[in-house]
Amino acid sequence: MIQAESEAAFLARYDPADYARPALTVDLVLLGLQGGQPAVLLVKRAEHPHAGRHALPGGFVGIGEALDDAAGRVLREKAGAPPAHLEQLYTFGAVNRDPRMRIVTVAYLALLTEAAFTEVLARTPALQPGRVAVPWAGEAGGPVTVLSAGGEVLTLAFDHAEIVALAMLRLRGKLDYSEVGFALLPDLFTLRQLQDVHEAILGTPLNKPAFRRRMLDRGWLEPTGRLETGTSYRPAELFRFRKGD
Amino acid sequence: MIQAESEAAFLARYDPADYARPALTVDLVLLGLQGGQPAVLLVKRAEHPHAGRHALPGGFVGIGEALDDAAGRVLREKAGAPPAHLEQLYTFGAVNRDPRMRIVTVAYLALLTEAAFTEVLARTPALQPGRVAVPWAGEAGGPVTVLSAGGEVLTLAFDHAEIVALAMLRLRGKLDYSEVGFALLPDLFTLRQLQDVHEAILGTPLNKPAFRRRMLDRGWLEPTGRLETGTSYRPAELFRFRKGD
DNA sequence: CCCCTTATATCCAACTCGCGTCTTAGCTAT
DNA sequence: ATAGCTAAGACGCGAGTTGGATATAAGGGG
Repeated sequence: MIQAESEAAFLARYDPADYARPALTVDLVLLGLQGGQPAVLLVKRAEHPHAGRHALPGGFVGIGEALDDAAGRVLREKAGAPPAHLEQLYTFGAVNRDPRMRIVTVAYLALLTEAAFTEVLARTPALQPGRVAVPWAGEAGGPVTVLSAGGEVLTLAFDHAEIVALAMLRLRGKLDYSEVGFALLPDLFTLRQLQDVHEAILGTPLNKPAFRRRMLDRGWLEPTGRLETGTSYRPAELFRFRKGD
Repeated sequence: MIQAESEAAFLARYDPADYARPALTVDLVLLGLQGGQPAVLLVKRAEHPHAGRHALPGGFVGIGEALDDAAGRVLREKAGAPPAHLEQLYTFGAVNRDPRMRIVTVAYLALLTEAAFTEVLARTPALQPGRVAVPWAGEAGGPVTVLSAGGEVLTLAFDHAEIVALAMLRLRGKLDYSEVGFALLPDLFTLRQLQDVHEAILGTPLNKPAFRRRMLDRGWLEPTGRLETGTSYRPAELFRFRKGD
């Protein structure tokens, strides 16, 4: 019911704080595979709040900067990572998610190949890897556990555990009907490598012939005729990802 | 490559404008069905920019207000609508999406039953309906056309046409594996009504026995034993939506 | 009581998917 | 050179799913 209100009522309701703006940031889930397991790149917070805890790399959105550009900048500045698959995940805006002040963050998912992941890790001491253990099957959703290299459970800062959980959920959901899976693989790859990626993300073994058929029928795979080298058994054919038609 | 930079370089790069905050709003795609066609509720802008054009209802996010709460408030204040299915869609943050100032908006999708849609429309003169014509098949995505009651094409303000297009894409994608379809139906409904909703959203006719089977196997439908009334032919059984197990 | 319309139930063919098995091909050890 | 190992790639079968046609049921209206 929309109706005019009296000036008195307007003033009684008026609170200057209502017109203060939340701060706006982007946070990145830098996801890759490490030894066949999903892993994220984290920064260890030096200062309060949540000092000592691990957090997702992020940064404020500039006043003249598009959200996607801000995410790309954080990817460059904080990770020195090559331009990778970058997609907006969700926007988190609970009032007390940051105790310092009201901060709304737009979460992005960035996918790195295993090579890029280890290279970024080696080159950037500020970043540490966190293995992501997903306790739920399929696309049930729910919390995930992030483990340090030593195997201890990491309690992430702010609501970042929730963000990582959503990233895993989204990735599982999109994996077999979209092209995201290829963002985790190098330019040339075998069907086995592709299947390994899918199994790592889905957390479940897949049937080999069925997986082959499905992937080949999708029309995403371009056979190169070349074979992998360095195997002590029959080498597999190398494929290239053919961008969506 | 992270490395220390000189103070001079820092100062050269420093721009106070970088620390200004974008304004943050929520915009709602209030979607319902009108005569078997998807339709959205729009406000006609009285002022510049985009004066005279139709826009999505929206509002600023209060400094002490969670995003979901802001969306719920806009739903109440601008539409007087009953609490409906409300889900975050995407955050739009292009730099020049609003010529007045930098505004980042979190778009929400709200689903109304046909009864709620017409009731809100009748009760709130500020809102006008816009038929949504989706020219692409399946989940291809792309622009949509919004038509006035008279059948003219409406050019929506800002990037709101893009937001509506994304809402339709999201809805089509989720329709048959999630429970969103029921948000467009009253408490009791027949299988034919459910199929009509799916066909309206998907924009394509569906096979009746296959649809029946799939829906009944999902376990979402609770038979009531009651029959619809007022038909001049065989009445269909009324079902109720049983919330997700 | 018959007819009209739409709901609901059956049935069948095409397709997909999981899964076991067979063949192929490179390397390695003898 | 050759047999044997391993994993790639191909084949085939049975179960389950889906599209689509058809038959039966049930209410109102003549």
